[in-house]
This record gives sequence, C-alpha cells and structure tokens, in this order.
Amino acid sequence: MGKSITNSCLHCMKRSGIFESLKAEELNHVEMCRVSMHYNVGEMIFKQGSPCYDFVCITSGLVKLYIEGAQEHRIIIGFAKPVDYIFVPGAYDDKRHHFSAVACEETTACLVEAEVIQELVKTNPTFANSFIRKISGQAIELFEQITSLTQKQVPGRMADTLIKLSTKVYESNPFNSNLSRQDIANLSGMTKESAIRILKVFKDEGVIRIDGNEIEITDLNRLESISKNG
Amino acid sequence: MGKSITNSCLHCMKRSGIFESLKAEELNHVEMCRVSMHYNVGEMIFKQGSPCYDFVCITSGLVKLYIEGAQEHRIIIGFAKPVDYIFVPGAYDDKRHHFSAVACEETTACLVEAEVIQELVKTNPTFANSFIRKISGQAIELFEQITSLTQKQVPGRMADTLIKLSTKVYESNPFNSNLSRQDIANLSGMTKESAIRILKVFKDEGVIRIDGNEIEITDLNRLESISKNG
DNA sequence: GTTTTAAAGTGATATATATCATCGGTTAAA
DNA sequence: TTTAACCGATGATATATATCACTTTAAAAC
Repeated sequence: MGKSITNSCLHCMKRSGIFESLKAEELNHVEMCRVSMHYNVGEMIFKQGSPCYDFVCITSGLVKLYIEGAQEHRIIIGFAKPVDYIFVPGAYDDKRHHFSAVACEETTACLVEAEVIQELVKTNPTFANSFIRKISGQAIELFEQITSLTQKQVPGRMADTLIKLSTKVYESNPFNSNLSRQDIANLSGMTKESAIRILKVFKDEGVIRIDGNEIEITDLNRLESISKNG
Repeated sequence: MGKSITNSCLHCMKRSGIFESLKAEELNHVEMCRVSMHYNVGEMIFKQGSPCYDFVCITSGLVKLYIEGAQEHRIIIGFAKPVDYIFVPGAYDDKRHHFSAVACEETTACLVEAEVIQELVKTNPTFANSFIRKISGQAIELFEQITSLTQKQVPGRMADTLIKLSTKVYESNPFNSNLSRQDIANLSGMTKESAIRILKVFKDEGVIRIDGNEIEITDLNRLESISKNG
C-alpha cells in the first residue's frame, strides 16, 4: 500500500481539528512516517492483546471497537470514523491493545508509530490538550454506555443503541448500516435473539422502520421515553 | 479549612509520582492556589451534573466515584486514594461532573482550580505525559469493569469485585472496609440482596471469611476460577 | 443451477436474578 | 424510653432474558 490513497496529511488537517495545532515541520514528520492502509469489510486492524506499535487514524470508512471477553462474548465499546485516530490507552500503559478494531465498511487508515505521536504530545502543548480533550469525550461516552448497560433492560438498551447509531455514528436518519444483528446485540449487551425480537417490537409499534440495511427512527420521542424508563 | 492538614505540596510530591515532574515554581504556584479540605464519611465532594471548577487531589482517606442513573440506580466506577487526583473528564469537555464523589472514609483533599492544572498540562510536557498515562490506566480499568458487568453473572462479578477491593483498593488481605452491602452491590452491578446472598455462598464455601467489616479472601484460586467462568 | 454457508427470524423452555415482604439488630433522633 | 431509620439477612415469588432448537431467507461457492 503506497501513499496514494490520501494525498497528504494536509488533507486530513482540513477535515479534522486534531491536527490543526501541528506546525508545518511536525506535520511533515508525521507525513514521512505514516503508512497508508486499506481494509476490507470484516478485516481486523488490530486485535486485543497484541502489542501496539502504531496509532491508527481513520481516513475513510468505519471501524468498530470491541472488547473480547470469555465464552465468545463481545461488547462494542465504540466506533472510529474519518478523520479521527483511535485512542489506544495501552500505548500509555502496557503497550498492549485492550480492544480489537475491525472495519465494518471499506476503510482506509494511516498508521503512525506510537512514539511519533507521543513525541508530539510531549512537544506540542496544544496538541496534547486536544489529545486529552478527545480522551475525555471518549471517557464520558463510556460512562453513558456503562449506565445504559447496567441500569436498563433490553428495550432501554436497544433504544440507546439506535439513538447512538443515528446521532453519533451515522449522523443521519434514516441511516444505512451493514452492522449485523449480532453487532447490534454486542452494542446493546444482549443476545442476537433478544436484539431481533426487540427490533421487531419497535418496528411493529411504529417506533422504527427497517428496510434491508436501512433503519429509520420514526418516533424519536417514543424511543427517548423508552430509553429513559429503562 | 486552612492549609494545616498537609504541610505542603512537597509532601505529596514525595508520595505520588504525578507531581514529580513539576518544577519548583510550578509546584509553588499549585501550593498557593490549593485549598485543603476535610470530609466526613458519607460527605459528598462533588455531585454528578454540577459544574466542575476544581481538580481534587486526595491526600488521605478513600473516595468512591459513582454514576447516578435513573430509578435510584448507582454504579461505582472507581475509587480515589492518597495521593492521587481524580480525573474529571468534564473538565476537558462540558465543564460538568459526570460522576459523583463521596468520602467512604475520613478524607482530606486538596482542591486546585481546574485551569491551573490545565495550564500545567499545556506548559509542562512531562506532566502532560503522566496525566495521559493516568487517564489511560483508568480507561483500561473501565474496560475491565465493563467486561465483568456485561459478560459475567452474579458470582463472577462478585469475585471480580472482591479481587479488585483486595488488590487495587485496599491493597491488603484481609482488608477492612466500611463499604455497605449496597456499595458492594453497586460495584458489582447487582441488587443488595443478591450481593448479600452470593457473599454468604462464598463464605459457606470457604472462599472468603467475613468478620464484621473485615473480609479475607481465603481461597484466591477458587475466586479467580469463579471470575473466569462467569 | 444446485449446493453450502451464514444471517435473520421465531417459538418453547429454563433459569438467573430482581422484586417484594418480613424480621432482627443496631444506631440515631425525638 | 420510645420511635424511627437503616443495614444485614432470608425466604417466596415473579419475570426478564438467555438458551436451545428449528425454519426461513439470502448470499456465496462450486
């Protein structure tokens, strides 16, 4: 894979706020170090437990991030979209990945050595600041997910998932998603069967409309009320 | 409350790695700005939803951090111990607290304006680095908790809680805790009744010993196996 | 075009765990 | 001293949801 997919880091700088604080020579250094990659749907970008050498920045497509537990259990803890790097906490801890990343659409990404980014954090305070801001936002989203997963039951959790998919992930309504029912279940902390059932209930009640890969939230108020009442 | 409780920031610097990277004048600045506080058991240090003005650094005692959800639901997401500041992601986001902090033992803490710390992050790269390291470690612990809460059932979750209390929070075995059964339940994502029941089972099976506020893990292997098998 | 494979969907059943109710013991308030 | 409030403890019951077993549909492979 060459560097032909995205012309340069300047391109991403225009699309993402994170890189704005980088000076010309810093951006140049990143440009020199980066490796551009392409991933097909379902391909793994990195696997939980493996050593983390690189920071991954998504330039196109969509990536799901999930924790693999015992007994084939998986829980999707978030998504990475263009243009954003995937914050890998292990890079600042035990140098291991603590979740796996898999492309759920055709995805292109830039890989930059972790040390290069960490050096930028050390030398560019503004970059460090936006780095921490990003982590903070992610922590807050994790809190919301923990709340949903532990305090709500199936309908409430699915409502949260649907709202999140529409407002945060795909940012549209209706949205077109090739997430499987298993994926949606893994997002909501339930079995595939429960996910299918509750989606059917929502559909029958006119809260959502499903047409192939397209999902539309047709009664957001109702869905939000379901989310609130667990 | 005056500044009599801890003599100076130098004292904490000797006890905690975070402050080591601060230069004399930076430390002096923090010293000038800090307000020392004392909290009784059960007293709230800050509440979820309230604006966050200060960074809180625990100098003695123990603090529980929990998310308040709907219907009186609470989930304890961590503890803060001496000497460590509580990372408040809202300080880098919406300036709101996303969880509450309550003293579970007699606690003293230093409050430092969020901006002072944020300025240090901007001006002292080494401090920024250890700041990010701390957040990273916390994120990893959150992942572990999510895994436990969503993929294990009551015995497994309680095993995780007991192991965490012994190895991470109290760092001793046996450990003396004045956490209520409700607290332990909130840590494990179950009801108070379920917590009481499973603790009794563990006790009857000789996995743990309970004597008043003292809990001893008497069969760690067994407990770890329970944790693994959900 | 037939065969294979994977995903979606559905019903029946089992079970883990919440919920409810109650009681004793302890501590704090009146 | 009495009353109230709270925590720990325990049993009975209800129920949400996982599990299992199976069918249908759709896509991929041969």
